[in-house]
Amino acid sequence: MTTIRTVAEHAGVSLKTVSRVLTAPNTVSEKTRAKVVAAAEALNFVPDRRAQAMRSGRSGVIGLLTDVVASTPCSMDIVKGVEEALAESRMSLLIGNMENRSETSSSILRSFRAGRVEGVIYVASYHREVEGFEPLHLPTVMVNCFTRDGSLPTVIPDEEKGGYSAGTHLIALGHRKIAYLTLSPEIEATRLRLAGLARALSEAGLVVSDNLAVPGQSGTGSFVQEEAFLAAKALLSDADRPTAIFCGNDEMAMQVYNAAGQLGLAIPADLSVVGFDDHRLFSEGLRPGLTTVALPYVQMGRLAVEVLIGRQLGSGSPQVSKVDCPLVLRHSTMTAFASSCGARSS
Amino acid sequence: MTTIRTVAEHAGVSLKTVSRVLTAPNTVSEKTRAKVVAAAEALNFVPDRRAQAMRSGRSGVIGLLTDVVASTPCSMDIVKGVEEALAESRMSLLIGNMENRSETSSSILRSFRAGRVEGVIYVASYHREVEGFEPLHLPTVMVNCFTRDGSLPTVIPDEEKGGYSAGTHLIALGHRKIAYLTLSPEIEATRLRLAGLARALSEAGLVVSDNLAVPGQSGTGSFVQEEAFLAAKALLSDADRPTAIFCGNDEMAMQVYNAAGQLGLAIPADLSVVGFDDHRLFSEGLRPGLTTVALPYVQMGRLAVEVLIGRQLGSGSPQVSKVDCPLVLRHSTMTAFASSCGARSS
DNA sequence: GCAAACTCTGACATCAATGCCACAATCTAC
DNA sequence: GTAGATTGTGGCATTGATGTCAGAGTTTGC
Repeated sequence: MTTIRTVAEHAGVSLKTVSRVLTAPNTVSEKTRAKVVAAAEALNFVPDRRAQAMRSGRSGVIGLLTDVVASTPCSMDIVKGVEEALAESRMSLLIGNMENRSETSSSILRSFRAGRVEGVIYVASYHREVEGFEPLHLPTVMVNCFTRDGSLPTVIPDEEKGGYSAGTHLIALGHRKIAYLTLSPEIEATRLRLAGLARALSEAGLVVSDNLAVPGQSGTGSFVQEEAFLAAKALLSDADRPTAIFCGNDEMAMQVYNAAGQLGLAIPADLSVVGFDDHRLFSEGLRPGLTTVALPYVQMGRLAVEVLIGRQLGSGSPQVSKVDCPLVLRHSTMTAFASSCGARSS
Repeated sequence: MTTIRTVAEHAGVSLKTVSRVLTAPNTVSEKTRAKVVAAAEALNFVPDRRAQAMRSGRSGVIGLLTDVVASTPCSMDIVKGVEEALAESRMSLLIGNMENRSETSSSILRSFRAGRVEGVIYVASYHREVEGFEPLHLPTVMVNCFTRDGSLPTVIPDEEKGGYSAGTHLIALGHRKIAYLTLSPEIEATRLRLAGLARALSEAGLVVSDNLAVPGQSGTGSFVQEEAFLAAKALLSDADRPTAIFCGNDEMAMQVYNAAGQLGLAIPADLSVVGFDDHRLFSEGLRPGLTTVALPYVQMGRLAVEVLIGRQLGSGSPQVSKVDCPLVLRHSTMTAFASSCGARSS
């Protein structure tokens, strides 16, 4: 591999001059610079980042602590956003994959320290509280998760507003019997979206029923399709069935489609469905296309990098950044007139 | 950050001795080693990988050239496999995301060179030939893709055998009117799977019809759900419709489900469906569960690392590693008796 | 024409680690 | 008891780049 030394010999100048051309070109005379640049090009020279990093004390590496590789591929988009933003800043990523809990603290952190990472981005596969996270002695940003004490900068989706958007949309369509088929009741997203939905109902002067939320997932573990399907089927088999279902995620919406299909209910004529995530494979793949609340994962990843890198600048910036979750309209919702009146209309 | 020097002072030994404890512990006396280890622990010392890399001439970094981040999230599993295997070898990954073509050669390769990567793994989002890939002056392994001249070690799925497995399965169930709803006819996977399917038919003494393959995707661009749906619907609307459909991927299988549902055809009673990929979100999410040919992406990623790292050892190893694609049985296929005879049976 | 100011370039030390060589201390052998 | 082997430790140079400081070369001012 060619080094600065080879380039210097080739150009007939000293090491230092080549170094100057790389770091402060305007302090070198035009003639000398041209010689050096020509030599560098001829030798296909690229400076060694490790050496630069070592000397300058800045590694240009950010550690990404995550469990997303294992779980919903959708949230990989956060990593994508992080990677893109870092590449633009000419920095790179060291991935710490903590699929097996035991490794987390010791092995990965050791690897981060060995790489002299300048900061850490913690990415969770679903919006949740991270417990027992001992703060690293490094700038850290939490993405899609948060610590109890709220001491770290955090980037999360605005779930409450997402639930509110879904709610107002359905209410505007005339739906009064709305059910919220939830992910695990224990997770943050479920709580917040319910709050948003309830706010939409309240503002519309509607009663917030106790059985508004119906669990479609029991444990906090991985999502079980079968369980969601059965919950959806039970919900729709009721004589007093809802005319609209708001789902914890798009996979769940798919199970609602499955259940509706089995019960002979047409979507959206007999049943309106709203998903969450805007996981394209589902939202665009299902028929009719799924109206859903988007989780802007790529954007969140990019924002995390901005927060991490630009932290010293906008110290007055809010500690918690809530990213908007826009409602994406497709074809799974329609006016409740048909189903609520027992008669069909176009 | 603590360095080897601090540890040396703390332990009352020389720099070199600390270095020895790190790299060749058995050349240091038990007593001295204990002192050094104690000091290192007390100071929470982790050696700087950059410095180690620079001195030893080995960076311990592999470059991953890929377009998968952009496309089907399923193939992210290849990256996962690579990451896992590298972590086990205490190496790390430098991701080169080439979503926009223009960047590929210049910016990413420059970044790889700057990082002094020891090898490159090229990961494609779908099995295809890579054109105009100028060989890097580095050990390179192609995953899920290949070059025309076949000069590089390659890890690909055994598509032909996958098609064959799907074929023999359907034939064994008595199906004679089988259709292959393909991805773009231009891509490698389509050709090879068709060949496997045709081989299964031939071996069973059946005619390989000209209209066995039905395109469900026209261009080579991204998969369009709508297009696949319409193709499936057209195929199933025919009076002489097939009793079994083998699909280019699981998303396509979902569109077959959609089309079948709309036409009042029950799966698997009226129509057997086999997918490809074993993309869990679909294969487990669809009802009934989808019988599909698995693409062992994680395994392929791991294998790529083995091939790259262990290349000098097994120089006699095959240049092209074909990884088996096992058929995963679920509930979307059954005996053709019912549909082929026009009557239903259990 | 000479001093002062300025521009440009180079030698050397440095970042954090390791490889090579030397040397001191201990051990074995006769 | 001394030679020779063995073991353990330290000094110095080196990896590829950059910062500091000094000095060479050029220009400007009076």
